[in-house]
Amino acid sequence: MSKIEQSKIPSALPTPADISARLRAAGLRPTRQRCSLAALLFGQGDRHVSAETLHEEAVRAGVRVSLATIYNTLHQFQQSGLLRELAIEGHRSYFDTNISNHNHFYIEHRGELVDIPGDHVRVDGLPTPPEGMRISHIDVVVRLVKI
Amino acid sequence: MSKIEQSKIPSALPTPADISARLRAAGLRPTRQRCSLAALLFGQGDRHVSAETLHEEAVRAGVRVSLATIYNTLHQFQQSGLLRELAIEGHRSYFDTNISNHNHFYIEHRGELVDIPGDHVRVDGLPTPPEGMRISHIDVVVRLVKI
DNA sequence: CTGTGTGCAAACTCTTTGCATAAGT
DNA sequence: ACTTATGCAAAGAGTTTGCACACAG
Repeated sequence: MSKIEQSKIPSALPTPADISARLRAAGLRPTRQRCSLAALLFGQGDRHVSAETLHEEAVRAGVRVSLATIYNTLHQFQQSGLLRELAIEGHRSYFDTNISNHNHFYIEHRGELVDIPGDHVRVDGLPTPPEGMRISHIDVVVRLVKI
Repeated sequence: MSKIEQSKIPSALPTPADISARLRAAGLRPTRQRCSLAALLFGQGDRHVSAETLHEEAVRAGVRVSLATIYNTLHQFQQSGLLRELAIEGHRSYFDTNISNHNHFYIEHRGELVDIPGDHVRVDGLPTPPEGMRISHIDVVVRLVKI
């Protein structure tokens, strides 16, 4: 992996300008906190975070941000389509930085969430939705247990 | 629908004895509260309940039971395989009395959950699970929005 | 400057827990 | 009798809110 290759990877670390532009495009003012959080979220490939884990990470990274702002930001990002909220039972909300169609393993005894690699999962045989509604998204969660 | 037919429907209202037996088979002592809740849950076909809705229903039905007991009972029933907990994002837990393989519509703007009729949904192309784990169950949630 | 965003702490919701009482076997 | 279940109220987690201050445009 030469320097040249590195610089050409499409999802290389976004620059502060990239992040500002992305927030602005989503209709959000690029404040210090939002930029820092966006850098954490979108600078390292696909991620699953809860408010708690993102807050810890921000604090560890030296970003001064309150938990309330983490919650606000996660919901704003979700409503702007930058994040997707995941359907996992339990007390805590998870958000996924990968907003394309993909699915998850949920490792029950660890409470851990893992992307299903590849794009091979297909769902067939769905009935037509009830009158006046359309499918916005299909969540497939494959629950795993220890053998 | 003659009386004879009625009495022959396999999933007709379970008798108190049926319910006791079912609880006993699940390793649970058939107490008054558990029997009442089981009657509500399993006496009316497939249902989706939260602790709150089941509690309201019990109170309306004249069953004296505390919310703490509702929670205990729902979890005991789930661990005994009488109920399945549903994977819906959000603050509140839902339980399903239909423990066979089936899937759900989730009507986002109403927060409402509906069984997908029939047994036609198929999920293909799943990768093999990671080492040391097996698939316990696959949840498919089809999210619907108003057109 | 003006309006939006942020931090803090308090409020709120859903859920769990501890312990005395009640009920099942 | 002995054991397990229940009710109550209080505690606990996660999340949201209200308002004064700070920051971006």
